[in-house]
Amino acid sequence: MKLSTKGRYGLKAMLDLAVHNSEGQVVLKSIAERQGISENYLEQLFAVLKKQKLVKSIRGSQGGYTLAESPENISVGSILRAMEGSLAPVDCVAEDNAVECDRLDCCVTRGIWLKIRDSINAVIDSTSLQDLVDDYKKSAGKDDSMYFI
Amino acid sequence: MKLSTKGRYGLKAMLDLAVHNSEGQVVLKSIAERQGISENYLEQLFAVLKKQKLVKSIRGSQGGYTLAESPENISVGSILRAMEGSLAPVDCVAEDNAVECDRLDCCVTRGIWLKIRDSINAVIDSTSLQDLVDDYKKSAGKDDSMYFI
DNA sequence: TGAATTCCTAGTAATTCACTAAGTTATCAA
DNA sequence: TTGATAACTTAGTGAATTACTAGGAATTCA
Repeated sequence: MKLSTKGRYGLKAMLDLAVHNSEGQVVLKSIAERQGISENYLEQLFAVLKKQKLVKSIRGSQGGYTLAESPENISVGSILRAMEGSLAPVDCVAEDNAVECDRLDCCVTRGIWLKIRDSINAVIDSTSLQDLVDDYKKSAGKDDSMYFI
Repeated sequence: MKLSTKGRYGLKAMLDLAVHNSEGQVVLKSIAERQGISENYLEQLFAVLKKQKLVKSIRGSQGGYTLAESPENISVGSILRAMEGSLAPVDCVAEDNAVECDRLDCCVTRGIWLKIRDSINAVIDSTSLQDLVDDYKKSAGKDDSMYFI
């Protein structure tokens, strides 16, 4: 029941992007360095983020990435689901691919899987990127430049 | 973020055992057949359940397994954690191996991992095996024998 | 004694993960 | 116009994990 690096890196990268949002285009190389993530690997993750319309990009020199929306309007849930798919603990209660179970028995345990899924969703959908940025600024103090994510 | 078959099979098997608890020793073969799980594989899962003192066993002919405690006193959480380890979404907030993160940045996202972990735990620790047995009996009607889990 | 049953260990095919590598394409500054 | 920069794309790969299978050893009862 662990998140993969996709989810963790994706959220870290989006948070990094949010913190540096005001500076215009942010290049992947800088995110990769600050977060200690392989740049090539990050490129693959950003391909997903872009497909899900969470980031926008400009190619070429002076290019880079920006958030597609303001951080208040991007939930942690939308990021994690973009990277990981549904966070449901079992497939039969996943929002995306609703695999109906053929065995009737499934329904006996189904209830608890639903509760788990919903409680996870409640947390991640009620937290925005801006909330995390606020947390970060509180813990890091005023001086943004001295302390990158 | 999916449970493995260990967690799912473990819970199903424990629920099966709870439903047949009054009948004395339950042999693995019967659970395996009812639940459609490989018997050899189930044996490995029951080794874990036994180690965690969730089931008791008697070897040899006429032997089998029983719940180590009454179903009201066995939480779904204790079963899932026995089979899967901590259900924390990332290692740094796992109850068992508290890997402290060296990067300060971890703390910015740590808050949300904690919330996810706690919300999952709230669900699984507040549900007992007996609750699931009750659900099962409600949906299956009075006649236990006609409808195995 | 033999059947039934738990217990134990080793192996394995398939899948997933977390990348690396190596390009191609687009854009801007000089 | 050129060259540097940076996004985009695809293929491959080693390591780990998963979900078992296989088969024998030990125990217990009829």
